[in-house]
Amino acid sequence: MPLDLLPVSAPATCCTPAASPAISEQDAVQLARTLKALADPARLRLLSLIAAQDGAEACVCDLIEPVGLSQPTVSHHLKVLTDAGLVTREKRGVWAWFALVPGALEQVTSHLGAHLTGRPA
Amino acid sequence: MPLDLLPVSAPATCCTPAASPAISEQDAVQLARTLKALADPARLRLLSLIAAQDGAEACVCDLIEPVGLSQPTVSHHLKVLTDAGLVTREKRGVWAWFALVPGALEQVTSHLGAHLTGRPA
DNA sequence: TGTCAATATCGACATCCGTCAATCTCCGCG
DNA sequence: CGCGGAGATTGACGGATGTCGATATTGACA
Repeated sequence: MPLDLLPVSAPATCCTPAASPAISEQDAVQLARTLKALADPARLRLLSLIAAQDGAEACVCDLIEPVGLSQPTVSHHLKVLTDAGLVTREKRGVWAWFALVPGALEQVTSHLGAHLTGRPA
Repeated sequence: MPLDLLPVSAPATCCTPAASPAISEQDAVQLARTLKALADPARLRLLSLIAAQDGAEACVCDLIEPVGLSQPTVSHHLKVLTDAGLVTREKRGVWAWFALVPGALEQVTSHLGAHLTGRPA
């Protein structure tokens, strides 16, 4: 049945111009790059394992067994996280220690909130 | 005979047990699934465009031109976002309106912070 | 009813991604 | 010096992903 008691409201309501500026193409690419580094179960667990260690740092030998992946795979994931600026790598003698970058995660979430939050008011 | 019993293991500070429990495998998979939906420039822009509209909702015709992708591709990305629970889809006449799911993004960031923050103290 | 416009779905394709085995590099130690 | 171990790099492979053109579907309207 012809509903919409509203006169002609429907046709005009589509394609309204944006009320506020959206995220830029560049910012979207950069933010997506960081999110891609986070968007993997193995890497989330690695970050969580590092965060769970005392001082928020851990050596690779602490991580291989808990995640249940081969050593090269763990090394690969840690490289991805390092390149994304989420962790730092420091060689101490024979061992490589990885530590969370303070504030890195907060920066991601703040960018997300800044661009993707529905109108707060 | 093997000899791990040697007390010399002390100087080797490597391989200390975790100080607190890490994220579970299941939670990691679920969180990664949502992050994967976010980890794409086109989808970030779509979310941002929707958020920028009045009422945090927009119809597809508002989104195709700004993102500069084909209509099927935009439709595909919107489906990914919908399946991830980040936006909702509502058909109004000929048009499909997509709206941000309130609190969905906050839930993601809160889970991130809960598991991946270095010891706050 | 038939046509048109807005979206969704399908099929195909190129690329990217996660994973492992094998190998290489580097460092400490005898 | 040479050995052994920690970890990074390489090569390969199967599966997932982003993109588009073509097509199907659905509602509005004459």
